[in-house]
Parts: sequence; structure tokens; C-alpha cells
Amino acid sequence: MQLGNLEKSVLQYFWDTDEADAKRVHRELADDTVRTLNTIQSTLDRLYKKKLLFRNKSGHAFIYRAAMGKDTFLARLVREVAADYTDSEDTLLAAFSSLSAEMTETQLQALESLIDQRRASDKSGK
Amino acid sequence: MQLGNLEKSVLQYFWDTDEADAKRVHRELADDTVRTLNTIQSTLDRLYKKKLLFRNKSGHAFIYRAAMGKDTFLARLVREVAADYTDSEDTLLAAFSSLSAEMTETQLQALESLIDQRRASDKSGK
DNA sequence: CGATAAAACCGATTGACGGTCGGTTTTATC
DNA sequence: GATAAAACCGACCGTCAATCGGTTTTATCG
Repeated sequence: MQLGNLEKSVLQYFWDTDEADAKRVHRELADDTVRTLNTIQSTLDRLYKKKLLFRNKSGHAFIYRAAMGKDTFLARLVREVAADYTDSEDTLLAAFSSLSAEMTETQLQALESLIDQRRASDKSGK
Repeated sequence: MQLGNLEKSVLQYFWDTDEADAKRVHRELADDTVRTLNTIQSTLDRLYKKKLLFRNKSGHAFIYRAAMGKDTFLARLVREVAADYTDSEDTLLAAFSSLSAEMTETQLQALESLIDQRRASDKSGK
């Protein structure tokens, strides 16, 4: 899932903002001095077709919202990238292993507590 | 660093093969029935300009070799992808954290031994 | 040293795809 | 049913990988 710059900005926008229609995105997105509302609409539509945004109509306009959280999306991207370069089913581990080679001790520790948190939430919630 | 399909195949080839010239890559790469030697040469050149392959001349031809191992490259890609979506300096951790949410207990354990290995090699080697 | 063959290099073309909009059609609403 | 708002369509541009024909460079050998 390779995205263009505007697509990235818009997605980012929806990770900070629950929902918005094209007009609002156009108004609030940082550097929209140049862009037309139409451009924003196209981008919204492209992201919708890529299933990265949900939408439903309200009055005249579609209201959009992110289809998944940033974390989920990031994880998906990373898995995708890794899958492009590893045959094994364990692309996750492959990605981790290559990354861990560059981590500092502090980061390794942070990672360990991440793992622990993960286990804790498995036990309690759900 | 976005790569096309042929570029990926060629890179993959050089992770299995120490060095080769265009002719050999063309001959040995799986589905080269269609492609011209020229196409391979272009791709080699593109990868060279992207600094993903080294090369030096031997006789008429350039001999190419991978500029970095697969793991290093993968790590770089993952960091790049993550950096596109996180402001923080800690894109590595961000990527890890999103991925860890999807890992099984077995994988978590594998990850932990990875961390230990990493520490062990820090102590001894280097 | 100059012919020759091999390979590099150059440039053109095609196909995707994102960004950008103008213009037309659809549609909610009064 | 008129109207205004928004969706939708289609076109064009820029970028980039893939592809390859043709020209230039160059290593080598007689």
C-alpha cells in the first residue's frame, strides 16, 4: 500500500480528527492555499477506495473517518514491506530481527516492557 | 526506497549470489525468457545509482555485488516506512509496538531470545 | 595501432499512479 | 420542481519502473 504525500497527510489528519467532510479537510489541512477542494475530494475518494477511510452520507456530503488506527496501519505496512523480501511465513520476526540489530540497550529494554505489557493485556482484558 | 518488481528480483538474486555481470544475471534470473539483456543492464544501473549495488569493471563488463545484506536493507526499509508516519525520533519503537500487538505468544518468545542474542553478541564480539 | 566485438550508455516509449482541476451530473432540501 | 451543494467523470501533468533499439565507448587482440 504505497501512498502519495497528500494521501499521507489526509490519513494523518484523520488520526487526529474523528470525522470530517471534504470541505472541512480542505479548510483545516495545513497547506491548502494552493489545492482545490476538488483535489481533496479526489484524495478522499482514493483513500476510500483503498479502504483506508470509511464514509457515509450526511446531507449533501460524505463524512469520512479513518478505517483503522495508526498503529494498525503501521503494523500492516511493516508486514507488507517485510513480506516483499522474505519467503518465510515469519515476516514479522524477520522484520524484528533486522531492526533489533540497530537498537540501543535502552530501546531493547523498552521493547521488553512492551512485550510484558502485551502479555498483561492478554491475561486481563479479552 | 520504493523498488519495482524486477529491481526486487535482481536484488534478491544478489543476496544469493556473491557477484555477477549483467549477462550472468540475465541468464540465471528465473523468468528472463521475455526480457532483453538490455533491460537487465538498465535495472542493474538503476540499482547501482540507488547505491544498492556496488560494481567495478573487469574486462569489458561491470561486475556487480550487493551493497548491503538483506537484513540491513530490510531494517532500513522498515525504518523508512515508520518514519513516514511518526513524528517521534523513536520510529523503531513505534514500528515494534504496532507489530507486537499481532504476535502470538510463541513469536513473542522468539523475539525475546532475539533480544538476548543481541545482548550476547554485544558483550563478546565488537 | 587500428579493427573488432562486447558492453555501456542514451533516448524514446509504455504503463501505473498520484496530484490537480474544470466541467457535468446527481442529489438533498426548501 | 428550482437551486445550490457535492459527487463524479475525464483529462492532463509529473514521476518512475520496465523495456528495448540504436549509438558510442572501450578492452583486447592481431
